[in-house]
Amino acid sequence: MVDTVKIRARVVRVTDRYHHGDLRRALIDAAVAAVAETGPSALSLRAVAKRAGVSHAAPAHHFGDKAGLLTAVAAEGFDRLADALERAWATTGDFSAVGAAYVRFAIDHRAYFAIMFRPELLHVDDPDLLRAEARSGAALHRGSGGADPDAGFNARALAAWSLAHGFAELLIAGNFSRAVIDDPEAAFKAVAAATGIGKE
Amino acid sequence: MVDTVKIRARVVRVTDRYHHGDLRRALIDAAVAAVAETGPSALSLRAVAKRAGVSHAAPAHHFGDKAGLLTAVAAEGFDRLADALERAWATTGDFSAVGAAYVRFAIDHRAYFAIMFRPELLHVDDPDLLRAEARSGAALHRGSGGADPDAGFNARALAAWSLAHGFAELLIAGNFSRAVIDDPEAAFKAVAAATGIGKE
DNA sequence: GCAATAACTTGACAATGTCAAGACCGCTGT
DNA sequence: ACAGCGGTCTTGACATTGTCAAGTTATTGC
Repeated sequence: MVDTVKIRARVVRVTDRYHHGDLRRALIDAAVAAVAETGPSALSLRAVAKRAGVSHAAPAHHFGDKAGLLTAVAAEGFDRLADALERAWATTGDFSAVGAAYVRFAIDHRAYFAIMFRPELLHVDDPDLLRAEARSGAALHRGSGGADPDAGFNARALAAWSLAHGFAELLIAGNFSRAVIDDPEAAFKAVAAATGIGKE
Repeated sequence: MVDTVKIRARVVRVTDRYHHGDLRRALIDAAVAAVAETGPSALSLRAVAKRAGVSHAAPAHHFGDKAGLLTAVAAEGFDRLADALERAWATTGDFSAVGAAYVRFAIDHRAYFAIMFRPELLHVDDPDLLRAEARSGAALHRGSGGADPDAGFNARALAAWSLAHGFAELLIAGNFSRAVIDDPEAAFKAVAAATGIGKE
């Protein structure tokens, strides 16, 4: 795991094409594409391998096991989510926009989102995953207008996160009506407005 | 093993029903127990069958396929959730109590909750599932203090549902701190209070 | 009582995750 | 220049899984 990263660094530095080139990258992309098409539960390492044009055991070699591959996907997802949230906060300074960005991320990156909050599929103590999770959490917390995160817990930040996350999950799971599906960001802003979050 | 089955069958003949008695019930219970122990993704029909003391193909015979069994579990889960929400609303008339009941359900019935909102594992058009979902939705909506559910969408009801669901999901997925885990219902009520939901 | 039928079992098959052993390839030291 | 080394990937195998077709057994309707 740790040495994989090292190796990758060396390979990329020296040449752009080793045996495959950057198989790690290709496998992650293939996994994301496969999850997007068939859902996370139907994901097969062998299908991922075929998609990337390598042998059936190549993914396990790179990532240890299936959970290892999914962990890499989830970590990348949290990094992308953190990017999106930071961007939303920087440009608007408004919580409902940050929450809407959260919802948009879930829609635009369904495959990542379908993996990220499923601990039974992941190696939850993976350092890279933890780092990326922390980035996301910090970005969201910043956008929620809450303070003192360590004093037990911060009700406002938790409310913001719960609201955005619940909305996104329910939307993705197909529990919302047509009107919401057609313009999810507007719907979320209306929902956020129905609460006092981010107002004062 | 064969003897066990035979004995079981004979016992059941004495009591009430057919070969096994109520194998459907036993299989659902076995599935719930297995999911509670190993998570939904590691669930195996054969393990469920072994747990219930029947042959490996019995579950598929009863439920069609794996998704059929999980659909039955999910439907039962939605019915239980509806019961809990109705009870909370009847006794308190307060949204935050209904939301807290939602959260408590997720904790006390992890296995059900882990299945219920995962459409890729279910037969989403199953009539019994749809009926039970509708019951839950109605109960929650009633407890959210919202009105006219069909006028596009109801922001307040969506906010209530999103908040409770997001809180529950994040809690189960292990994203919350010690303080929240130790008293989830109190934490949720604090979170609900941080929003204006259910207030006026 | 006796077929008919529903409830299960048995046996098989393809697909899957994982592991051990090997083949391939570029790099390093001499 | 080149032999060996180490990392990348392949091959082959195995146990486990979901599902299906065919068989077996018990109950019910008549």
